[in-house]
Amino acid sequence: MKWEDLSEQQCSVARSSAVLGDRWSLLLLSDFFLGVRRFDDFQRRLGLSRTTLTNRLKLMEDHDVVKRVVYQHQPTRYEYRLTAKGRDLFPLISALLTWGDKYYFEGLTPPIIRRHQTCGHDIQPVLSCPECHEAVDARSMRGRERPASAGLPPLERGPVKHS
Amino acid sequence: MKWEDLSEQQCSVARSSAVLGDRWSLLLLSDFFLGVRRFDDFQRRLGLSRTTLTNRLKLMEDHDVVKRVVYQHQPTRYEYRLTAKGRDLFPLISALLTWGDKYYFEGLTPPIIRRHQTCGHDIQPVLSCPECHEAVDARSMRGRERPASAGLPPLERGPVKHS
DNA sequence: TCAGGTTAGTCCATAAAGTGGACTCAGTCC
DNA sequence: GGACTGAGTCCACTTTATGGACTAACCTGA
Repeated sequence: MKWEDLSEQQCSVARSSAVLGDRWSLLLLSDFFLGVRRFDDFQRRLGLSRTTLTNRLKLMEDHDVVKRVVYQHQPTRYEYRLTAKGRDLFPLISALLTWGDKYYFEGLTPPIIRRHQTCGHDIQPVLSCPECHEAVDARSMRGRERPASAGLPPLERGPVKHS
Repeated sequence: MKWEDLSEQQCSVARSSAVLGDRWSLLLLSDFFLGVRRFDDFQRRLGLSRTTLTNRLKLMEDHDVVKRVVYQHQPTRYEYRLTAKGRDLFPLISALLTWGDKYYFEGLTPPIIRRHQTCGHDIQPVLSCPECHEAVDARSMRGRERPASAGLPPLERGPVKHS
């Protein structure tokens, strides 16, 4: 299967992976949330090759996750900013941070401390149910295939039942 | 920078990326949460090469995200299961699903419907603050660098301030 | 007994992607 | 005019992934 074929699948994870599924995109995204905007800053901070950085940013731009905005004329220079779609990836990076902090800095102060501006507490956001407001984890959730309906092909990769 | 060097960084996102940063790991993980356990099932469902699948599973095993368990003797055969550490990646996959559903199935029924077993509602989990219980997004959170303390090297990649 | 099936892999030649370092372009500052 | 800045491009080279055939160890039915 080719790289870009992923974005043609009907699975949401597959389509997300088409943009984010490589060594650098998640780190890049994380740097965006930390306020980085410029080509050379990304390159210096992450230490990836300039070629790869160009390709990643282009891909993210194609998928409307980031946009280029002019920050200077003569010569015209662009910086990169997250779009609304890009900012909506925040829960992803948050999950990565929380997980990394738990398993790689167990008991220690994690490298980055996060504060909820609204209430002023230092926290790690948690996943919860919008209906009953309880915390959710893998075992309290169950996925099922969308009911078959005309026009929609069956899923290649639905849930699996065990006896 | 080399692949495995990522796991030596002190950034949680970098360390997580060392295990998850490629085209297949996220999809693989998602299949795990859907109940898939066997080598051939992963291979058939995802369509990745057997070699790559072997390498990915080995990497995840090395990082204690999955474990091999015997499910049959003579011949001894193993299947793969998530460890507790692996199950803790649920928020990550949930975030990916929610995001994909929002941007690639806008208004439509997403391919997989998720139910919160505890309360019985079909939902998409949301990220919230464990202190004030409000929903959080990128703009309501602010990261800061951990205070410098003896023995700890400064961060390579801390937050960036803008004027 | 023997052909065919099952399952989790390995092997290998080829193709695709990433790397590092030099180079470009347009303009500024001294 | 020479050095500097910042966002890239170019290219030879290395690292990874791919697809398809093949193996090992057993079971099943004829």
